[in-house]
Amino acid sequence: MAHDTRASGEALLFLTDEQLRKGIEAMFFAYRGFTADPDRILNNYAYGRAHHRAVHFIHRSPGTTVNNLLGILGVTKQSLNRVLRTLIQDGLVESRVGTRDKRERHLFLTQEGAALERELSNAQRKRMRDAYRAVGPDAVAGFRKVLEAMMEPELRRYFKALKDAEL
Amino acid sequence: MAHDTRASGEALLFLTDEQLRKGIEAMFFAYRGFTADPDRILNNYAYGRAHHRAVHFIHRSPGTTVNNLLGILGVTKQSLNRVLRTLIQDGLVESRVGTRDKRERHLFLTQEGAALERELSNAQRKRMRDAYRAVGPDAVAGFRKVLEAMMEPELRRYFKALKDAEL
DNA sequence: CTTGAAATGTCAACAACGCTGACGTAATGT
DNA sequence: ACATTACGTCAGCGTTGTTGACATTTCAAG
Repeated sequence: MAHDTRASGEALLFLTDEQLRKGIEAMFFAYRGFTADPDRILNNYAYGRAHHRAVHFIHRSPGTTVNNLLGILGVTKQSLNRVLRTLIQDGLVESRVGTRDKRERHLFLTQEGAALERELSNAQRKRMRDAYRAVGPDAVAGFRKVLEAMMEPELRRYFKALKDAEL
Repeated sequence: MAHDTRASGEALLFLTDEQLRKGIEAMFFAYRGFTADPDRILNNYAYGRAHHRAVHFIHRSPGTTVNNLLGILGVTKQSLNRVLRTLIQDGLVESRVGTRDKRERHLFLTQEGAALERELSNAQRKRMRDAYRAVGPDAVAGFRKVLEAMMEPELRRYFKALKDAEL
């Protein structure tokens, strides 16, 4: 579009090693901000980031199975199970035996689990909202494009398949 | 709600809770891609992400002090020292006593350390470059704006103070 | 010059959260 | 009948974060 008029000169300055390195550092620092608020909250509950992720995706896809969650989170079942076990014992997550396939366990948030999810995502959304508001919709569109392009292809496919309506 | 997400027409559609949640998930998945390549490389060296971060910022600011690094990385000195010790023992990092202030230790990469840094950052830059190329400079500009807005104010100030020339 | 603070290093103990490997059970599919 | 799938669990280990305590060297200020 606008940038291919200037052929190979200044138009590619955003691809210099220096700019790429700044982008890498921006990701590093931004991710720290991204997790800062939930981390603070989780400290009050003796939970960690892994619990947050599990709660988030169970909220996002109620009734999801353990295997689904394993694929999304990209951890081993032993690692996920450790987290899931505490969440179930503490009454934040309910595990129901599947009806169609009784080997599967379908995961749901209890009221208590949903309350924690709300507390965490409210904090995280607030930071995201403030950032979005500060930069405007065009910048946000670019932000989303770059993030999608950075994902591993398999996760990108999963991500794009998520309908906004499912939220 | 405090934030009526469907308030004033389409102009604010990018601030809906659904869009914010998608942004959160995009950050999560993208960060996985962001670290995937270095993680694979580090496995061959018996080093981890913490080593990568230390090596990166020592390369970025040769002669930086331990205290500086502590502030940038946001970990305890015990945590950083464990990493630094192995890097020094393995001959990747050199620690020189300060001349002006002899309490300080100035950190430098050795040739071997610089080689590892290059291997890691080449891989990480390649992913970033491919993503940048796929979306174009306007999207990249937006990406950077949102990331900066998401940082903790202190780190944002540090980040913006870094001149591109220092790279 | 003494004294307090700063910069660093280190020891010990612990927690969160990844991993591998192995084993067991129940349910499903062929 | 038999292999496979989905799940749970035990045991052990590695990285990386934490707190708390303590020692050393150096600097800076009274």
